[in-house]
Amino acid sequence: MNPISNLIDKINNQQLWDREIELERNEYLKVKGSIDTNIYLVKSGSLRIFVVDEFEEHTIRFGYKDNLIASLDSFLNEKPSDFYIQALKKTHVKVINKKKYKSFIESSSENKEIWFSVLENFVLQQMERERDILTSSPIERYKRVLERSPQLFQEIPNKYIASYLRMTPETLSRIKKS
Amino acid sequence: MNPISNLIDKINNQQLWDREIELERNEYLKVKGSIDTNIYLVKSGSLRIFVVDEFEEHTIRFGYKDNLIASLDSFLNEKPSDFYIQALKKTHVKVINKKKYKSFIESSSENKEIWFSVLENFVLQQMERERDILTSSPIERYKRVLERSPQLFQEIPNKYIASYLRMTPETLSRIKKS
DNA sequence: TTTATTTTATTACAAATGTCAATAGATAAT
DNA sequence: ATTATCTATTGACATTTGTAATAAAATAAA
Repeated sequence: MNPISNLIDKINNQQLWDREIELERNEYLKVKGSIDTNIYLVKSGSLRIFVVDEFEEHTIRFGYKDNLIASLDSFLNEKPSDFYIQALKKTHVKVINKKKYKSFIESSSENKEIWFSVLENFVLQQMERERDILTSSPIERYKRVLERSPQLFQEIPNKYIASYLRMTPETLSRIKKS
Repeated sequence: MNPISNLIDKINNQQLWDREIELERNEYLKVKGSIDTNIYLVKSGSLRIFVVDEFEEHTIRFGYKDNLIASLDSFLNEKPSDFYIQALKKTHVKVINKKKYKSFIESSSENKEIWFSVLENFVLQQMERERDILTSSPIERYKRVLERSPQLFQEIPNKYIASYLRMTPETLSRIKKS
């Protein structure tokens, strides 16, 4: 069993979620400049995390059913971050705040270990992501991500996938045709 | 004091480094397909970590004096990884293997905390790195990295910096002129 | 120090992706 | 169900970055 599902199960069992938030399509859960030290569990719908550089958006990550998402930099260092988190359709998330989360983590060495595994997992994911983005050819970038995350192409509109893949929607459209 | 220097100091004080390795210019410390669960401390010289995609190299990270470097994916999951680590000039590194490192980490909760901070630190660095690479304009990519790591441009030949910045040496050359 | 070799910088050219605009299609709202 | 809005596709064109060849510079060797 992977550490993330494990973590979610334990938080569920101990009923540690604070509350549920309902987001309308396009609504923001977090915007640039804010501090957000919550962790969210997506119950339904989908979200994306993105940053803006000089009027251009770069999608960093998506979240859908049963995924944990957070503004991880803000969560870790408790400072404002540049990330936006936006719902792509009507979305429900559950919330746990950092204080509660930390006390959960510190309540047992097993929990500590789980959180450690989750972080390690994230590091490995980020290393893969780095390679995805570095790949020069748009076709190869597409193939890499399609192979690892095929479900993504069913859940998420192409324009956001294009942004995630570091290309324009036009280029993605042309790749899919060929 | 940052967690990485802290970690290095403690390993120094406890004299846990196994041995020193001397590398000639262009020599490899690790190649694709190998398992390497060591952590290295650079004593002198410089190295780069890179991957190869279809005959193209992508530089992921540099190491120079007093930096820790590792094939982190291989270190974490103890599997072979695609990374190469190569000396860019005559280089000396000290080595600690994972087993010894783990027992060091587990010998006190303070050490555990330090390692945790180092990992968190790495996550934050990787998130910055992701933004660096995503930035569309080569000029902006250059500026971002120049601002955060000016010393890099003194230590490392341009062709590797170009690779790190996801552009050709020609493009980097054009940017520096303007 | 001089020569040879390797590395880096520059230039002209080609190729690829982005931009813009128009159309078709899909999804959401009324 | 109908309308309105948002998304995907396609084509023409411009821009930018990469490629390849050459020149210059730096480094290593003699």
